[in-house]
Amino acid sequence: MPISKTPRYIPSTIEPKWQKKWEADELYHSDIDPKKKKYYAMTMLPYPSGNLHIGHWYAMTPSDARARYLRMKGYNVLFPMGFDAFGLPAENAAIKHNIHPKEWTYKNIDHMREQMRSMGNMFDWRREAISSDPKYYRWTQWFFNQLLKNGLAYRQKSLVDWCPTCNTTLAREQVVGEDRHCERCHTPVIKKELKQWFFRITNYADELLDFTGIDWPEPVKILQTNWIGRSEGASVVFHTEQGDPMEIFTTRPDTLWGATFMVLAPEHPLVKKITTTEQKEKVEAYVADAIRQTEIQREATDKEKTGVFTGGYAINPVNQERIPIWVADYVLMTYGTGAIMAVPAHDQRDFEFARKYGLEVRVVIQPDDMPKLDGATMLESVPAHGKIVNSGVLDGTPADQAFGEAVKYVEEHGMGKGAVNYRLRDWLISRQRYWGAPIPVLYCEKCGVVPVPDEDLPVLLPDDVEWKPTGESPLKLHPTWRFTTCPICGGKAERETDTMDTFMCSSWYHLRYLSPDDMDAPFDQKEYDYWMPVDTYTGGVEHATMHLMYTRFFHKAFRDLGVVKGNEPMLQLRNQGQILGPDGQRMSKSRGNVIDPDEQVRMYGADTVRAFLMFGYRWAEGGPWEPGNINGVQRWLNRVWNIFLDEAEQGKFDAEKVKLLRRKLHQTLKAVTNDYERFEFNTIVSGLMELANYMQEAKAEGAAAAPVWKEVRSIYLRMLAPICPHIAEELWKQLGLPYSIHTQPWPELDEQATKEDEITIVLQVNGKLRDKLVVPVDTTEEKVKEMALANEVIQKYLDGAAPRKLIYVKGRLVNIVK
RNA sequence: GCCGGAGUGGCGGAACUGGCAGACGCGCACGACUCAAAAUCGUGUUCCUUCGGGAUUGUGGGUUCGAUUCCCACCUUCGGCACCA
Repeated sequence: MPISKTPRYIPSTIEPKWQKKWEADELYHSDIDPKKKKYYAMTMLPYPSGNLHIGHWYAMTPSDARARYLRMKGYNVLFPMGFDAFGLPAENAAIKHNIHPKEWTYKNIDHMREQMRSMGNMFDWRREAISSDPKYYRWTQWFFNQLLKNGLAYRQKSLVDWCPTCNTTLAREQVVGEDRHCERCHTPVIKKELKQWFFRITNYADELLDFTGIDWPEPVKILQTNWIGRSEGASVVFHTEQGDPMEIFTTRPDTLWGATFMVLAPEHPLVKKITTTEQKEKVEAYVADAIRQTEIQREATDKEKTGVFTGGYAINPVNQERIPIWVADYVLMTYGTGAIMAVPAHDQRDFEFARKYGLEVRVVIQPDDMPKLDGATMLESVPAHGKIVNSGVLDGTPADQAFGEAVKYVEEHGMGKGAVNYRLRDWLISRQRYWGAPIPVLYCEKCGVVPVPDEDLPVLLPDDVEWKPTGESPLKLHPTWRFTTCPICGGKAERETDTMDTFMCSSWYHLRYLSPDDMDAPFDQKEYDYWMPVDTYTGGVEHATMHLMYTRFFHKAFRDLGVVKGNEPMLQLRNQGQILGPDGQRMSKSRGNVIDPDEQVRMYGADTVRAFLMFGYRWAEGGPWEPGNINGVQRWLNRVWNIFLDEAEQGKFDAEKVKLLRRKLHQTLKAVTNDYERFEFNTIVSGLMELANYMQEAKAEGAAAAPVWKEVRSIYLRMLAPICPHIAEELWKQLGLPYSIHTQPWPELDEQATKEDEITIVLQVNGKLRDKLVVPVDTTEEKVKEMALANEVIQKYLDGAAPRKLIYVKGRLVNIVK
């Protein structure tokens, strides 16, 4: 090796320099250009927690590389960034450190913006959107108003999930785990009855199940589908003996004749009415106990079922039978109607309950492959699929028609109708917190609920608030802010003191990027028509049933209100995995396994960190941080630096060598291009490493002094540019090529150059590799087979036996079956 | 319990449509350079082996001339849901 005459590769001397120049030159500004095809690439915006962690880098770097690649491919690419800046941690910081949430948030944003700049991303910062800016949340409030005006927002008193630590209600999606804890602070939630604002996301349940036209990962679609939880069945109205209607939902209307009792949820309004005097004491005690128990206790699936008889009876509409009504906490008030018909022969829960309390078990379905069932002796419920029995007019209906026939029967006789039920609940958006977008509503003594007129928006958050540990929102404690006048009657009115769930803010940020300073509209129509929809959205799968569902709902609702167009906001979604600590655990301060990206950048430079995050993992999987693995990437970039800047070695680099070098070059280009489309970033880097190794050898043989080197360096650096923008720019400049590498087109593939002229044919005997044959590409099948049979090694394995069969796969192998 | 993802060398990971398993890198070993070390460069590196070979992609079966890839059953692990009628 010759001694290096050029300065060594020191990232810290080149990276900040180029970042400043790119910014000064407005290199990454994206503006409407009707001549070019647009590409809206978006990656999930961070919460300004204070510091960027390695996970942000992991999510953003490949997204940035791909955006850069698409730009070089000729697209007009929009790749914006912002901050999801409202939220609880700011208030916690306010209480803990006595700093105003606004101050804390904006200080963090300033810091994190600088951290992001150090990544060398191509964000167009002119388009930055910060959800806590009044110019932003003015429009969040405007969107709320439109939903309210159109009946998609409503206020209702209901039993809601309350986090006692965060002192606020939570959406159903924000309550997680078996113990039903708060997804943010992990405190088990409790139930509270409050009057709260909801959005009618359930109106869109069916449409949200339809994913046609969007390229989203299958697991995300399944997660959303399960979350929505659509079940088809029938709603059937039973009547109590007193004549009160008692509606139930069932997914098995074909088992109506097998209902031997009814069960009400403890909270069901009919409980009081039907309970007889004799049973009153027992029922009241049971209900009181059920309500006292936490949701966790009640909903434990392994708990033995309990319940009490109310003394009341209902009439089964299909056969006029008089069946007892029980109360039991295994029936939930929050699903269906809070009342069920129990068919113990064909439902395990009902079966257990019936056996425990000695209730009748009646078989109405006889599976063909089972001995004749007897309700009195059977040991468990039988999955209901088979011939209908004991069911009056339905008897003998084949299994596959039973459901339809039963619904028909019920409808014809006016007992009910086919119905669909969802697990999905309406979206609870009220939060009893300060640091959020105020719900723009007034309560007037005379006029009732009055939306703040659009032209009066934003309802500004007051800055002068105090945090007292009362658990009450600071907005409620503010001396004057709440009190105002009614825009309709001019009388006294009070402001809503709740703020909106921050998921409301993040449901539309992709629209605010279009025109973040727009004072007249939430977004500029021209910008919308050019850029929307989002072509690729990248981010974590943890948002599958929250943000990603809310933003789809939001889009569909506003499509119907004529505000946006198309059925979906984001055409393609890709999820990255998660980087774990070196111990294989989730990174957390308390575990002490956090990798600080700033430190990595100081040690290795941004380009190395970027390339390593793309190289070290399959992007969609993620995995543990392996200290030391990054060294390989650093060595590679060093080698690249030296290959291009060290003096060219002399040698006879003949036409054959040129051909082979060009072949490797264009084969790599082909693979790299393909891998961008597949989101397989690790093989992009490994391909470039492989090519660098090849180039290094070729250089030692004199390649760098040959004319072909011009093509090699131009293509190599352009392929490197999206991944390592700084070193690519620096080398590009040092080699005297025109600024900027990032405005160059993606290299053109010479398909002909990628072609091999010889191929290796694998020789197998009975599927086992025995030898290889190197032949010219155009060798005929006959010739290859002939050579295979004549091959010495093959002869040996054949051992004189005549081959029974010969498999030939063109260009790949010959398999000889003995 | 139900629904999804993932199981490949000491490690991170490759292998596109059923056709050379282990690309690329880490680590390790040896060598070159050096007074020496680091850095760099080179060689080797799945396991077993009687050196002929044999085994091998979580386990067991199946389909196939041929399976990391397709099918069935199971195990481990990560995530989601969980008395949803």
